[in-house]
Amino acid sequence: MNLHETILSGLNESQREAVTSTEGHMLVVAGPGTGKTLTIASRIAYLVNNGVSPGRILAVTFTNRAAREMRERLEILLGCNIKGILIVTFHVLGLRLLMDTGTDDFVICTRDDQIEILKKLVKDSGIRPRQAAERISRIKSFIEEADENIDVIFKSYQSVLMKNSALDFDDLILKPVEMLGRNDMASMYRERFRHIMVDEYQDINPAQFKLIKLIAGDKGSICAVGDSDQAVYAFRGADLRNFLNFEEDFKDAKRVILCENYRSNGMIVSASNELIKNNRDRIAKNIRAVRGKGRKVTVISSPDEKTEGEVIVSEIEKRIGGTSHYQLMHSDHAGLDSDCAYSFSDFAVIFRTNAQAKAIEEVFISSGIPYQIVGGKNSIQSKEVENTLAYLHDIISPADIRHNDRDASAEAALLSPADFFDPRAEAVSLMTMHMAKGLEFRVVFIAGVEEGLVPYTINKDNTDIGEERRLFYVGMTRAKDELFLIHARKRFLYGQRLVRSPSLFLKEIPEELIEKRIIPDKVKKQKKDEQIGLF
DNA sequence: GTGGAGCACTTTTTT
DNA sequence: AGTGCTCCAC
Repeated sequence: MNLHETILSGLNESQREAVTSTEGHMLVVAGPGTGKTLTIASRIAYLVNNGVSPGRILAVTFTNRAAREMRERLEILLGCNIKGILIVTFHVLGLRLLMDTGTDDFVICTRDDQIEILKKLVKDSGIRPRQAAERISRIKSFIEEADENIDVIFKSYQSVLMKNSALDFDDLILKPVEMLGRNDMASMYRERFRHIMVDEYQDINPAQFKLIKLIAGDKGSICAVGDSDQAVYAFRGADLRNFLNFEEDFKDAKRVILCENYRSNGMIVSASNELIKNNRDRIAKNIRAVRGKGRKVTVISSPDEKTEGEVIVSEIEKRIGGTSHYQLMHSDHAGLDSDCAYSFSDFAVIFRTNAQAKAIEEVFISSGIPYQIVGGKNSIQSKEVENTLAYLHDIISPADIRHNDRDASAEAALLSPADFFDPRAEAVSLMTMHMAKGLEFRVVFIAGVEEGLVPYTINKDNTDIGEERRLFYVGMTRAKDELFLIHARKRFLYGQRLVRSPSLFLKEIPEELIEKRIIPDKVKKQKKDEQIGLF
């Protein structure tokens, strides 16, 4: 089998079409679990195999993790022969563009640095540093224009950056856009990249859209890959319309829809399909499960958030063959997938807000089950990650870094807590729905599937229900074998004990795909004794 | 510069 | 509830 055949042999028909249509623009609509990374990697390998110079290929992702995964996949296909192909995040791309053109005398201002600067500048404006940072980010990403309130802060913020020759994250996109807007510069890059692949295209903001357009010029062909049903970053300026309007923005674009889901069992695929059907603003597609039907989705009604955690722990212990006291209470092992032994890394607990992690974390600690929290600010573990990040970020700032090290060190500033997540670590993963995007687990528990949390409406005047539904959809579609949707009837949140009703999203999942389980309220100690006394 | 009272806030956050 | 801020007294 030659390389050409090797590249195409493992692909289904639509994946193959996405890989081999290399002329002109293309929109690849890739549903969850449909082999998106494999398809992009294969497309790059196919291009190289057909004589395209590696230096003419650019693949842009949002996370370092996605870029790394793509590089790993490509290495499998092309061997170590992938040098010269640029597979980077948007921000690293911006950084490289700036350095390539001689702008290399700057430091990167991280989110924390930004807040520190702004703390001093917002003093009597009534705007909080975080809000100011957000607004400045929106202005730099062309999402909104500065009004009088923010303009003063914006200007002084810019002069602080200037004084320190610092660029913030948004500048890494904005500066290249400005630079490429100047004709002399643009032509060089329009000539350079002829094949541009953009991952998670539904999540790009207006500035990133402009950057891509400028780099492509009129000679480069763009392959946009993404899923309108997984757009969950509107609050950060991501504009789903870029995805929906792709074929208008880039004329004669081809469209390929990947809808064969290799990840999840049939029940999970059907349940998530039925949920997301209720959204408008999407490219409708019929995701089909390649795998068998599997078990129904389990919906559990739990008395409170503590029991919610205990249910999760006991389900994990059933599958792991645990040794704690929970084991004694549950003798029901029937119907579990015993063919293949589970490890802790097969499980994930997903929730809407970081505030929910605490209750679950406490149950995990007392049960002794190893866990890792991905992202989040307040856990013990993420403190360590933060320290490591701070350390990495710190090495960048002494000015005596040798020139060759500069690239690598400036890129270290672009690492995020999510890049430290190790999916193979022997631990159950706890994270928000946002952090779960792009990951998969054999068994997924979604905690707090309640009105108020899913969709999130607490302390918020206008909720984008469509976006919240997509977020829940992202959560559901992380599951390969089993999915548990858990809601608590009472929950302690923000210092209040609240009565909660199940999420309305649960009603959008047909009954026949669901197995319901209700855990009754705990019987009061005294009452229990009375009952025992009867025998 | 620090410690405590008082107050406001509490969604998500790829870089 | 818990954090993180400001402000003021020392």
